[in-house]
Amino acid sequence: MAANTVTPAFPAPAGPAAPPGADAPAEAAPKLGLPLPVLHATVLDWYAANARDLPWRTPDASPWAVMVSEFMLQQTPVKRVLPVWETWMERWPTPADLAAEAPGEAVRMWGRLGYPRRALRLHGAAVAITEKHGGEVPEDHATLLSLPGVGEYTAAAVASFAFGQRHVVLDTNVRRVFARAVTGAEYPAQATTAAERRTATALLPAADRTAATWAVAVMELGALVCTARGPECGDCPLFTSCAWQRAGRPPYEGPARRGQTYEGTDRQVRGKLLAVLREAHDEVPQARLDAVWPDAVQRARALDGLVADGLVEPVEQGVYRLPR
DNA sequence: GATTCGTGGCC
DNA sequence: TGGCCAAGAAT
Repeated sequence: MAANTVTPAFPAPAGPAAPPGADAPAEAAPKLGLPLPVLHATVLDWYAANARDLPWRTPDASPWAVMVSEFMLQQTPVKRVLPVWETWMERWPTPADLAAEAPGEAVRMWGRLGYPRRALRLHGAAVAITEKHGGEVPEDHATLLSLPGVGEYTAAAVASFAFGQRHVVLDTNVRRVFARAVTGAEYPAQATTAAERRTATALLPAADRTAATWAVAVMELGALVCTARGPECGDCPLFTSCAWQRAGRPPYEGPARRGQTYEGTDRQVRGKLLAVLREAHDEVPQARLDAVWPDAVQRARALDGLVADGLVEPVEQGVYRLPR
């Protein structure tokens, strides 16, 4: 694991030196048996030593750069996001730059990241930021939430990581870390529960900047150590206090977690159709789309869906292109 | 609350 | 090999 060479955007105050009670109530974290300041220092120290050197975490990363990364990282691994993010930031360094382009260009440059509606929504967010917010990414959580493609998680993440605010940031990594360390379960429930929000709220450091770094630190712990499969518990700073570890790492017992089938689905057909549109730099005749999938009924349904979503634009009878 | 929505890599 | 998973949002 590479040592972190990034200066944290919002460095935490020296954790171990923080006087008890200055940071948060001195009560022990539920089921962790650690005073909150100790828990915070433990995770923050681990983060300082182990965080990945990601470009959207550098001190000079703009709020827009953070927002673009958060859109791309929705359901998509960091490794695949990195090169596309670099391309986007070079081409569209500000929201206004993206807003000035056709939405289809965003879809094209999205490449094979998947879930291309995110590209359309990010373009929509850029337009809204440009037209309604003076070209600056809003700092306010509620205003962020009003942007297309920005939900509970992304609003909290941008407010926290780009602006150093204190928010509960609950993503799949954080949920898994808390499920294990606090609740003693291998995996969290399928949907976020009120209990999870209470736990996350109770553990959040009191100071804004510390809370912001805590959020990214817990996420990083989930991404690098407390992983879904094959967690590296021997490398975990919470090894001795983790409720799941102390319980003997009992296997998941809840309802079967829904698998994501893909072969033969409309999603696969949509993907194939859109790939043709992306690679063509102009209009595409029907015949080229027909070639990607044998079932005409499913093909037509997929294409209709893409048009309905605004990802594809009919030009004339039997001719399509990315939206302008 | 359950579904839909891409793509690729890994154990 | 193939099921499972990856910084979710919208409906």
